[in-house]
Amino acid sequence: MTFHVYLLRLLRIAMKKRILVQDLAEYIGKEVVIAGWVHSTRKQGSVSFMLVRDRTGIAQVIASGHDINKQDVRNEAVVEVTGEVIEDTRAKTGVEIRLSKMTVISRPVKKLPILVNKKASFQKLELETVLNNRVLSLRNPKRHLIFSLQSEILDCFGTYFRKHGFTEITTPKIIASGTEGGTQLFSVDYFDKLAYLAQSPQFYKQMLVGAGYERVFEIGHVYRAEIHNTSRHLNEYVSLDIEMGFIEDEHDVMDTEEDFIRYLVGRINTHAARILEEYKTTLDVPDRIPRITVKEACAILERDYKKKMKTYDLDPVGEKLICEWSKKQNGSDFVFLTDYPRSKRPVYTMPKKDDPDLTRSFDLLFRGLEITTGGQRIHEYDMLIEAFKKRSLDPGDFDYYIDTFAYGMPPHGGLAIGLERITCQILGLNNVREASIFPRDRSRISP
RNA sequence: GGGGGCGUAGCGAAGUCUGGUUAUCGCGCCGGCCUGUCAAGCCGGAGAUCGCGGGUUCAAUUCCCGUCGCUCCCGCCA
Repeated sequence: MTFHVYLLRLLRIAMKKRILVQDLAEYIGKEVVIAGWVHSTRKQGSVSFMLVRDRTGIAQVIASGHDINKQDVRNEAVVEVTGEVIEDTRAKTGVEIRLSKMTVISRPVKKLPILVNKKASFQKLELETVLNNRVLSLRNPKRHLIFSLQSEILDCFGTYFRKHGFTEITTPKIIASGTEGGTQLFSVDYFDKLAYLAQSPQFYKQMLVGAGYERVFEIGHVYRAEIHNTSRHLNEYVSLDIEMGFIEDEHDVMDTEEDFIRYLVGRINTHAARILEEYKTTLDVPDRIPRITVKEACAILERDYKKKMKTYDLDPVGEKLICEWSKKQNGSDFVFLTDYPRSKRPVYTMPKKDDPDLTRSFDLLFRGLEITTGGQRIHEYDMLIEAFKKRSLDPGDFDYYIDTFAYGMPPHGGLAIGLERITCQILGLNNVREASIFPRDRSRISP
């Protein structure tokens, strides 16, 4: 070790370790180092105030004279502040730091295009501006929380299903053919072949149930090449998928989702109560989420809302109304719609024995928006081949999938939850794009 | 695939219908004052080829045509 390196090491040991803003109260009377972004500065004659924001909170730094001003500190500069922690009721958190030394680590070299600090909440921002300035817009503490909540949801999903015997899988997103006919696929140049981006992990998760894992889950991106431009659609989104074997029927799958939702709601209320508070919302779930058939739902719409549906399916307005009804009737923000007609569901959906025009399928609506589709799947080889033929699909094109059912397959079913949609609905956001960290829509592929 | 709305300063808007001074307001930005601010306050200042192209007119941000961009709704879906 050279003398030079040795000195540097000594210096580092002598340097105080950075502490987090949330822990400041534990250091009253002591000198500490904090680091973060300059949230705002306020000059008050010969006293200056500066708010410094790190990932855990915002701290007020007070300096006498022009200490803050003479360093030319701009909002959103990255600074390291050394000073004594003092108790003072005049500070919002009850503690503040009396500055003794400040280093500007990184200085903004451009004017800020948008506001980050508290003032931003009093200023309207177009969604386009929010997304064009994603890094800055996410620095805003309130907007920041959207993805803290999303992280919590992701953790809940993984934790819950792992705990219940599900194996986490990852399946390919570059595929040779689609699964659900209806939706459009993005094509990909794959060397000398044409390939597609997966619109769902559906076939793979069923295949892995058949591979003996019985219960699998996946958190993965899916791609929909539909030219839809609405506040609830994305062309790339994160699908929370599960598939489980040895079920009685689709109600086992709904039971599972219901139990997961209860777990999720409980966890969010304990771990993320602050986020709900910030968004002025609450979240609860009844012991039992009501289950009504699509047919019943249509009858309710006609009877109570004078709304006639053309087919046994709900349009977006119908979904909002039936949620309104469910809230009034059962006090539930959630409602399962079941027994969708076969024509409305993918080819692999299990038909009902007593009424083959209907399926063992369901949607879960949450506060007026569909957040889940699920159901029991066909597990009998001959029935599946028949189903493909009925849709004018050549079973031969799907050998790799259909063969799964040729060698012993248990009754099974599953579901998918749209991550951005559930995030959006929990927080009451206006547009699902706000719940996507870097959304991909009809026209946006950057940032 | 179909339908509606909007483009004015870094951000958010007014003005456009009914053409006519130097295009208005709030926030931000820059400078000054202020010893407890916290959406600070007060005073001063800079900043806009009114999305772009063409047409009508003595005169266009305003009217007409085209074009580009954004946004919302329906269909389809999570």
